[in-house]
Amino acid sequence: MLGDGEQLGGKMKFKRSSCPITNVLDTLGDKWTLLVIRDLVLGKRRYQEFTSSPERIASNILADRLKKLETAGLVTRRPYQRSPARYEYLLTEKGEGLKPVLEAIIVWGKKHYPGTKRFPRVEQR
Amino acid sequence: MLGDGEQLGGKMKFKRSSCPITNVLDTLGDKWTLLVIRDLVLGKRRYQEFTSSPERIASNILADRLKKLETAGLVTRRPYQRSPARYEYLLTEKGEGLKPVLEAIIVWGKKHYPGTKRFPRVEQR
DNA sequence: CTCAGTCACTTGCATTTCGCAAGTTATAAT
DNA sequence: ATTATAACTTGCGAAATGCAAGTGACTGAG
Repeated sequence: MLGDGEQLGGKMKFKRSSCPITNVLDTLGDKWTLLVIRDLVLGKRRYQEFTSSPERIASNILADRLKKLETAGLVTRRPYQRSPARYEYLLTEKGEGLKPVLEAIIVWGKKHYPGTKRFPRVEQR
Repeated sequence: MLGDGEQLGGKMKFKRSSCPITNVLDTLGDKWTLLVIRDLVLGKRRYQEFTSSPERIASNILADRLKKLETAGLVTRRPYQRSPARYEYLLTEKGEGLKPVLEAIIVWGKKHYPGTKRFPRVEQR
């Protein structure tokens, strides 16, 4: 018999367990990551767009989360100008796939936190 | 004009912003809380049922999360025997309302973490 | 009666992560 | 030359996490 996260080759496939929820939490389970994704869904792309959201994410946390999201394949970083080099961030298809999760959270959140309101899309440049 | 989370009385209504996602993350945004809820949805009720899940939550973290979930109104604690007093935990309706969120996470998780599998309900006592 | 066992926690402490402020680098604008 | 802007990075104190061990109130076996 094989235990959780184990397989024939002997290498662990999962960090904590083979539960899909657990594996999602291993990448999205904190107070900031999903907010960055929310901002991306709303159309934000650049550093100060993220840092100017009302939750006031610190720049080091933002840099860290964007890096991890890129590594996880949820976000791509691409230059939008040279000299000085400037980058913007976009959701991949995998990242876009989280929209139903955000929707479900918004539905529950609006019901149980009266006064909360879905944020509007940002106008594009 | 009033800023985010501010209102006429002068008392802040929200910790970080009026975004429903943000407020949900303020209670559920970490690596363990949603796993406890998953276990509750699967029918687990007692301490060692939670601690014996494959992710091996530490007992202090579990105690802390159950307390916070109770405070947040997602979980109720009730005695199932006296002498010695023993308690079990159940989801409230508010807590049950998170099922669609878990469903959406499972759908996305199973798609992007190959090999993960929804856990089965536990047999009841 | 004594002693091991069960259950629901609590405590101590080392490690990791977070959050705030400030600093850095490259370049354009004045 | 000086100031401004954008995208980060660095330092460091504070808070959260994880592990091991301990506690209290019993129950049941011998």
